[in-house]
Amino acid sequence: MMKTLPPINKVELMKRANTLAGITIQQLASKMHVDVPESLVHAKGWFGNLLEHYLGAEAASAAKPDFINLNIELKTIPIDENGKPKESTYICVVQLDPVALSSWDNSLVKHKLTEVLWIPFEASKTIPVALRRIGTPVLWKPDTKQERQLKQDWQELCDLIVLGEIDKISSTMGSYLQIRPKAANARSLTIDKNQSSLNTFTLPRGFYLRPSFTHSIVTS
DNA sequence: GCGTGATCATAA
DNA sequence: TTATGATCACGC
Repeated sequence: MMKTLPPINKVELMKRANTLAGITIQQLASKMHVDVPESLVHAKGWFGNLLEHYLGAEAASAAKPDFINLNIELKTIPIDENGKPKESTYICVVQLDPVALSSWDNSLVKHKLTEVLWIPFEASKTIPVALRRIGTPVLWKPDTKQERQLKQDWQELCDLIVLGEIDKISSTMGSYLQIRPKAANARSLTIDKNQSSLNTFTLPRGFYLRPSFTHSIVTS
């Protein structure tokens, strides 16, 4: 696939992002000289990766913001026929380590959400993938109220984990953030360092943003 | 397995 | 219809 150099600054990034507004996934794929998959069943992250290449994201699979120098994270957001996000948004892995969960200010979630470039796109099943249109990009930073709630959700969830009570966490907890499985399959295991006994394994999980929250971001 | 990119599929 | 729990792909 074609590669693009990283954007030098925020203006350059937004200039590139704005070239996407209104074009179809097919048009973007053609620019990048790649084929559009018929279905996303076996290509779930395909569109996100395509955008990373087009916009010049650097971090790849590292645990860093996509645009390292700008401290900006890139997120695609699938929009349904009613204009609402179709899916929750994955943020990052839940580190099952009391040290990593000791403070919001040092948390992966806070760092990932420092500043996010949202790229909305049509995701209705009735539209062939290639014909789905890309929307207007939204550059977002959490405002004071949003960060307060994110922190509260994070704290509530992490308190339970650090107490060794991860099994009490339900995906219904948290108003903006939630914790759900994030694994190859339901048999995946990772060590939970919050447990008093050594080598206690549990299902790997991730932090996600609820669609109701991302809806308020993308429509504002 | 871990962390990235996410969406799928079905129970409720 | 919606959200939870499960899953797909990739580099390392």
